[in-house]
Amino acid sequence: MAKQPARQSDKFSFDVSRCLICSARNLNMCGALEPEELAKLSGMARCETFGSGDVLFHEGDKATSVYNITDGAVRLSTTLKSGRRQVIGFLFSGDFIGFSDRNEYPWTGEAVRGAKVCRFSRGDLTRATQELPKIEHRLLEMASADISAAQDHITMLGQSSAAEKLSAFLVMLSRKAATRGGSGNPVHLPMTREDIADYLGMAFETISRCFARLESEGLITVESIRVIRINDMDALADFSDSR
Amino acid sequence: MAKQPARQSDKFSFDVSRCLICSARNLNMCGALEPEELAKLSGMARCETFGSGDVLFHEGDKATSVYNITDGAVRLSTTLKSGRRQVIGFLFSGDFIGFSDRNEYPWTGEAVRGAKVCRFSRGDLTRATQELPKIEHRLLEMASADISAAQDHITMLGQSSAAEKLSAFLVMLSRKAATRGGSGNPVHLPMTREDIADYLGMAFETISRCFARLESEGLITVESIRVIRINDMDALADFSDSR
DNA sequence: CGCAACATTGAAGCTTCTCAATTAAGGTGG
DNA sequence: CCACCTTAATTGAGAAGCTTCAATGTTGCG
Repeated sequence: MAKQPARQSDKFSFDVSRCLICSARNLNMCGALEPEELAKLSGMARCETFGSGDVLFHEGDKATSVYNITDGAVRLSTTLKSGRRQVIGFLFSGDFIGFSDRNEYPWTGEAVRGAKVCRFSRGDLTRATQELPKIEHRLLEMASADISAAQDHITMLGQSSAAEKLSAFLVMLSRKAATRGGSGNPVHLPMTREDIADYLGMAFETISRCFARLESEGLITVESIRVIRINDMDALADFSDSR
Repeated sequence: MAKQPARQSDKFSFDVSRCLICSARNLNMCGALEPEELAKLSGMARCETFGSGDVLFHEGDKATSVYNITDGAVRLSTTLKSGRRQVIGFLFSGDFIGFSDRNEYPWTGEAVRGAKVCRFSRGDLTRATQELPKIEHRLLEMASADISAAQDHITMLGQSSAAEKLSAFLVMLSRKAATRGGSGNPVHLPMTREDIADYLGMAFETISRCFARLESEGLITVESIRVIRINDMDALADFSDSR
């Protein structure tokens, strides 16, 4: 699924060229640093592998680590008292997890269908930023990109119909895949219909119906349950009406 | 409406004690700085006053400034191609506007019923952060708080019924008002029903009906069109089910 | 190969929206 | 200060879209 094989072992070596890349905007936390500075960061990372559905951390756990995804996909979600679940985001190779003003994780992180990550101690990262202010600058850029993404999510949830939301979701996944290399079409969906539904704030049955409707209108082709071909990217983006 | 009178003139003087406070979590960008550093920042600010409905900046304008609200309220919103509007947030005294990874403003900023702001040139702020890394650290904390707030907004939009959303909105406004001083009850609403509707992703008629319903259930009292008394804060927060 | 989880499809019901009419509030000019 | 006019808010009725519940089909893992 991921284009780039994970070159590092799951023990201690670390490929600094992939360290803390924020794929949303292709911001690389290490891009501004000198080689010896990179070495310092790489020594802090611990690489880990998770199987399908494995939990990286639970909502409410003490937030001791930040993560950089190197392969696979991770789902962030919160669960309300009533049991309803909101999926906050799906993170892929290159994405960063860790922005929060709270000392506990505000969401649960789970591997969607397996994932590899690099884990950094929050304390280590804090100490490193004191020596290397450039890191903080990068983090601020990445956080700003996160804010933009969250606000796009808000607009979609607030103003779009079910079919528009699903269209916007497919366009977003396609674009994100393209930034990781490749064409981004067809779109590969590692997550279930229920995951998508909880991301878009609707029932999973409605997801099915919207896939069928978009297909009947010729905008997409459901090549298999997890592979969606976008027949006309501009038309689909236009239909989604997401600015 | 604002508890603190704006002490600075609308020309050039600047009260550093109110500089760039992020009221969402009471993070003060200047808190970590020395007096002479504060002086540098204060010299960068230009204070401005806006009347009801006045536009601070338009979506798509070149983002040359960042703002700190010192009085009144500002509404941030985006408009889709179809004309639908999403209100991203309401900002009050102490709140900060400016996080974006784009060179253009991603939203329109308008004074709700009049507002006073301190404006900083983005370039000036960038230069200042190069000399004072502490500022960047504060900005990162503020951005993290922004991300948390956006994710709460997402969860509310995705998982809550109309009445739950309105309850959560009232609880949030009450808490924000309390951080600015005062009891936060009754809640004062500077914005229209349509503004609230576009923030919560529903029709403004539904806002009216939900106010009526919450009142009939005894949770609130609509003292006047813009003043809502929360009769039982815990019950309302519980009803809103927002974690 | 078989079972359990996931996905699709149908039908009925409910929440919310839309359209429309009425009432209330706010601002302006006399 | 009041009358008027415009904008905002409320309320009602009908329609639309989405959800829920249920049955069936599909996928994939052990």
